[in-house]
Amino acid sequence: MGLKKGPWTPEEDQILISYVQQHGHGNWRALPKKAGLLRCGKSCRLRWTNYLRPDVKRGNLSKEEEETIIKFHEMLGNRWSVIASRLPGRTDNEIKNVWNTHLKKRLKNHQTKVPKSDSNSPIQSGPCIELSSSATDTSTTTTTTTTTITNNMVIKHEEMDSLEYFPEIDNRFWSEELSTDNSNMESKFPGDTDELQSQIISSPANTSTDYIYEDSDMEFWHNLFIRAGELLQLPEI
DNA sequence: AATCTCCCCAACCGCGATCTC
DNA sequence: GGAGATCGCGGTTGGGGAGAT
Repeated sequence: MGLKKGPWTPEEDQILISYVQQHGHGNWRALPKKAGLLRCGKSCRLRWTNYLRPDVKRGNLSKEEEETIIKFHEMLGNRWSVIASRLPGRTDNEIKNVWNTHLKKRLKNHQTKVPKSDSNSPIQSGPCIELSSSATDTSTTTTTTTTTITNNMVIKHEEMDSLEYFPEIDNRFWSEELSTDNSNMESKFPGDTDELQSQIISSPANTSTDYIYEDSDMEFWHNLFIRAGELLQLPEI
C-alpha cells in the first residue's frame, strides 16, 4: 500500500545504512516506518544483506571461489545459503546468480566435451573432490561405491559421478542433533582400517561439538562436509 | 542511428520454518 | 498448543546494458 518497488536509489540506500548503523536492523518489518522509507521490510532486509552490508565483497568471483561453489554444489545442490556461508562476503543471491548464469553453462559445456571414459564402469565423470590423500589398505575394495570412497578417500572428477556415489542427503541433516557415538560410521566404512576411520571420526571440527545423528547417512554427510571444508581450507561456519 | 536480441543481476514472490504472544 | 507475525530460502522476473543487425 503506497510502498515503493524496484531499484533502490542512492538516497534510500543512505537512509537504510544510517538507520542500521545507529539502531541495528531489529524488526525488519518495523524498520522502514521508523527509518522513513517507503519500502517493505522484506525489501529492506534484502537490500541490506545482499548489497549494503559492510562485509559484502564486491566484484567478480575468483577462480578459487568459483571452484568452491562448484564443489559444494556438487555435494549440496541448490543450498545457496549453505554454500554462501563458506564464501565470506558473498551472498546466497550472488552465488545463485553466478551459478545460473556462468557456472552451470560452463560445466555443461565441459561435460559435453569430456566423454565418459568407460560407460560400463561404475566410476564416471564428476567434479573433483579430494577428501584425503591418506589411502591405506585397498585390498578390500568391492564394487560398492561407499567402500571405494573410504579405502581411497579420493574422489576424482574424471573417475566418478558423485551423485550416484554419495548416500542420498536427508533434510534432517541440517537440523538434527548428533551423537558422539561413532559406531554407525562402521557401516559406512566397511573394511576400513581403524586408523583411517579414526582419522575421519576424530577430525578437529567434529570434536568441538557433540552431535547425535539418527542414522549413518546423516553422520556420513556431516563428516564429509566438514572434512571437505577443512581440506579446501575454508573458514568455519 | 535505430532497432532487435541476448544476457546479467538486483529485486521480487511464494512458501516453509521459526519465533512470539 | 495454536495463531499470527516474522524471517530466510530458493525460484523467478524484468529492467537495463552490450553487442549484433
